[in-house]
Amino acid sequence: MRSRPARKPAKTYHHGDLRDALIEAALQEAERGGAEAISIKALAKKLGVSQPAPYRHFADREALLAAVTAQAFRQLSALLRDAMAKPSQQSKLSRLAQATLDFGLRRNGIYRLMFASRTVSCAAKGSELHEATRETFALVIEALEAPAVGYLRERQALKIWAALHGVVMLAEQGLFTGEAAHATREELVEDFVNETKAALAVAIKDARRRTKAGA
Amino acid sequence: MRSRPARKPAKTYHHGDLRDALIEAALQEAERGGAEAISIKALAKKLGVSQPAPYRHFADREALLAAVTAQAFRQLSALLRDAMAKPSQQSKLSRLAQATLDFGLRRNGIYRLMFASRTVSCAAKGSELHEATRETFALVIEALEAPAVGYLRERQALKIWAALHGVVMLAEQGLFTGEAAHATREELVEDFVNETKAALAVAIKDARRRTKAGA
DNA sequence: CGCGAATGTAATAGTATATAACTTAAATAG
DNA sequence: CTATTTAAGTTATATACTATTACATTCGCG
Repeated sequence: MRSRPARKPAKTYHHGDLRDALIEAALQEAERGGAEAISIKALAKKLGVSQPAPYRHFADREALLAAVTAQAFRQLSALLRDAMAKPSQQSKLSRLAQATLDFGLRRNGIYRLMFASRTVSCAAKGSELHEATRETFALVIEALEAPAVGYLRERQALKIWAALHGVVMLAEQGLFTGEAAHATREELVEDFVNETKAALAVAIKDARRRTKAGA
Repeated sequence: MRSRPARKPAKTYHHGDLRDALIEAALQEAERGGAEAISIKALAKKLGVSQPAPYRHFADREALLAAVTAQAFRQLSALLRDAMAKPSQQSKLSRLAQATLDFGLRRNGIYRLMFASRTVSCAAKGSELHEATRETFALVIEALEAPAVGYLRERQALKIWAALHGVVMLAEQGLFTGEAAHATREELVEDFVNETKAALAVAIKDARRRTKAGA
């Protein structure tokens, strides 16, 4: 994280913070148009540097996409943390779920960058991107507000996470406009939330009983 | 649908069936690499025609992608129909679900072409692609083996369809390798299938009761 | 101050989409 | 069965993007 002067100093040879500026600008482009809308050339022009300049900071387009995607995951994490933190009558899980849906629809270009490209699956294990995705998923687990009992909690987290993405995907495809329009996206998400809570309660009670019997 | 002679007639000026050949070849390319792997130029070369030749059949790349995606949906529909038709101890819904998962992972490039691009959401209402997607979704409804009661059936179809896509997406992202690996994708899908069946049974019974009470 | 590393530029090669103007072959009307 | 139209293909070309190479400038540190 280099620091860029708040006011651009007229015209310097060095940009000052090209790397971060590229990521930020790329996020803006991705907002509408997804990954395809990100063009190194266009970004360079927008930021007032020559076309090859970005290659000083990113080996190739893929590397830039990875950095942008990681940043997007951190933004989503921050959003979800906020949603979970704010006082509400809703459960944490419900707030996380609705916030995810909201993010997926409002910032769909970025959402697709995050979940619909192969960038994430290509991320190496210790990479910035990999860590960012793990952190987001950790928030899902946290939202369950359940104790760790074997892998039950992770399993339920996976299920609700999967379901959420499916809803966003289908909503974006326009499957909610037609004979299916009578179910709103928010309702469906709430259904999944409630099923998750129920399944979790049962599973944990069950596991506890088994533990006691074994002991 | 033009008919192409089974054996290519040596070397003709006209290809004979370039349109269909392009779609087929594009599907092969998409198999690994998704939509990005589809290059008009490369396809033309592969099929032995000049680069601009494809533009006689498709206005632009987007139009080709739409046609390819529609074809992919028809292939998926055929696959799901087969899965549902073959005798098995599993329920139709379970077979459809597992077949979808299998398709999504095995042919992930094509799957991403279908569900992770904006091609579908840009498809006009009466278009070939729009119809192809509707047909596939109709199979999901059929797999529920439930009577039409209001929009309950469509709602459950949406839910299981969304959940399935979520599982494919997360599996492809590598979220099943880690602390979450203890839940297999197939197990999760089966969970969703069972929840759908249960919810459907309850909802329909409930609706029937209400109808009787009202009559 | 001076020197090396970091960062930017100019020039250029390679590949992709797309269009325009022209050519060939097939279909159809007279 | 030719004449003309049209579908389908060609060459040439404009434009845009990725990426590399060789060179220029500035920053920071000893």
